[in-house]
Amino acid sequence: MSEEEKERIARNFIRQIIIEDLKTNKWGGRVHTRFPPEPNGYLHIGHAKSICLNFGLAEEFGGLCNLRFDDTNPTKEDEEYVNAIIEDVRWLGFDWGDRMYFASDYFDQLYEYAVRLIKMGKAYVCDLSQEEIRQTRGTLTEPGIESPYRNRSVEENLELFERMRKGEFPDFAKTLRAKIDMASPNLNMRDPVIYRIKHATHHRTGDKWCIYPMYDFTHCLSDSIERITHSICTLEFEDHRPLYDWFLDQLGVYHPQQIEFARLNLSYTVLSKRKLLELVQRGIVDGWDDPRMPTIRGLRRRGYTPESIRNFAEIIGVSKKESIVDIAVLEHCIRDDLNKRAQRAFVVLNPLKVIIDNYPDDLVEEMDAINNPEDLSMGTRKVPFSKELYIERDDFMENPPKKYYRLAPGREVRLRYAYYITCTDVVKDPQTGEIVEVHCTYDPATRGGSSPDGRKVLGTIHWVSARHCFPVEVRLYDRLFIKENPNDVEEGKTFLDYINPNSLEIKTGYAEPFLKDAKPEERFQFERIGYFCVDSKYSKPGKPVFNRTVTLKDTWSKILKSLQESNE
RNA sequence: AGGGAUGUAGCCAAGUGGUUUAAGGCAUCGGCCUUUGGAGCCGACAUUCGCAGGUUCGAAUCCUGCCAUCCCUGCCA
Repeated sequence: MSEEEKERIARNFIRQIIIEDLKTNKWGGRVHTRFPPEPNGYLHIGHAKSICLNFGLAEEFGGLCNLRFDDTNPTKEDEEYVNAIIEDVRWLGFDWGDRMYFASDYFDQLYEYAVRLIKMGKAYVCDLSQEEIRQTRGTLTEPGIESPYRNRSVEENLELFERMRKGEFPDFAKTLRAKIDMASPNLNMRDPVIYRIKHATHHRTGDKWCIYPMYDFTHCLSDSIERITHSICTLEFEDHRPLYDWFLDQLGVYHPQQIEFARLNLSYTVLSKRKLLELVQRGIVDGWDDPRMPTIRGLRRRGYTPESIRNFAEIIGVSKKESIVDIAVLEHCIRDDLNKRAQRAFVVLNPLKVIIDNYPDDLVEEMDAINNPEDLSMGTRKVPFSKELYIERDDFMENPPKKYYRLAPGREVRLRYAYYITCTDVVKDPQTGEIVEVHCTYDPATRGGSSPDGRKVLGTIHWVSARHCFPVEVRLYDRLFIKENPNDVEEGKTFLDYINPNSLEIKTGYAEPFLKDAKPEERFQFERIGYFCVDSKYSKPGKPVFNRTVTLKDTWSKILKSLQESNE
């Protein structure tokens, strides 16, 4: 077996099924999947997992993947969502060619299938009300009661179903039900409704129909019509599989295989359309594309790349075990990607003025800075340097603890790509005692950041020239929830009780000049701080707003923490 | 009279009776290196696979029983 073939083996149970099917030629060598969203909301990272799975499998095995909208409920669905979903799947980097379908495209065919079921004596028109259907369904432990309309003649059913279609009955007056088994331990098999009356305008078929097929009936037949081989869905549909199979078997049509996997859960966030909608409606976030939202649009605005999301989907794996993936894995994926690609820049978020006493008052030097140490092909840039600078307040301490190797009285540090400086004096506000500026001297021999005598400095810090930098709005985002699993609520609470009140902090930073021209969606690493993306909503030409995608890993904060803990 | 699933480290997840003395990733902890305390590199991290029995020369993998968790009583998908 070659390395390549080994690589193809397993990795997850769905691949295993496909590899086996290919071996046995079950589908004539074909692999054909589909991503079937209902256009009733925006896509989130959980959908991304499914998208990557379905499109990825097709790609890997030389097959195809359709985009199909499961639009059988006109009162919930909308074209706005269709367009948003198309845009999001494209942005993730997937292509469905000319195979964008709508379940509503199949309404005529589906109607014919229903008629066939009636003719076979496998479906009937039921006059029971919603409440009566519920009451006769039985419970988890008791069988249901057969509908009094269950044994209508084929002719009567045909006529009634036709009249339902024509709009002769009001909403909810009648349903078409599959005649299966009211005593089945699987509730889905207790004569499920397959058509209901809804006098509603559909976003695609308009007012052509007033009866709409249910999911179970529609989905399997849509898969069949599109000649899907592997119909991949989430675990909660496992109980529906017997019904999926039943319709296809009764009708004797092409029969794909339904395979279920566990949906994604991510720590410190929620991934249900209902809860996400609630965050939007209550104004807790700034809309579906708020950078804190786990939606595709939110992640995009936050600065996540399609590649990082696809890589995430790949490394978390696919299984049938319900689990919560640590959001640190997602954060790792974006750091890993941006580390190799993002242009570096100097931005000071909490400025402290530094004056270099022995530096000429009016001199300005252009320092050469590497744009990306991980990719030298990205070149260098010039950063202006002068007598007065800003550094990060955290990078100076009057009484530093051990292991602190940044600036402190009498200490020498390197200003990255510039000079070594030594702190000579600290100026404080006489009222508050707050440090307002720090005086230093520089060593002219260390230009560029290295010394001819080879002496070492422990710390390297970033800086901006006070005269040349410009103020920028920087939005520091953090996790939306303070609880690892916000779905796990204590008595009397809701997931909203675990919102992180500090998930957004807006600051004004001082940025080096070239950042002024940054365009929406451009991503940067602010050295020693984190990765940032130009906001696509609030930025204006010449006035970029930066969203923090994720911080850089911060070893010092860990040392600090353990230092504090050992002091306690 | 319930049915359907799942249990491998803090979190994901390979493994499908014998080179497994249980891959890989995240996290964590050491060390090296470093003009980002970033990145990179090296190392540590399950005598054990929900539990208890059994089969076998040999079991995470097969059998039996038990336990835990999740899903199912929409004319939602």
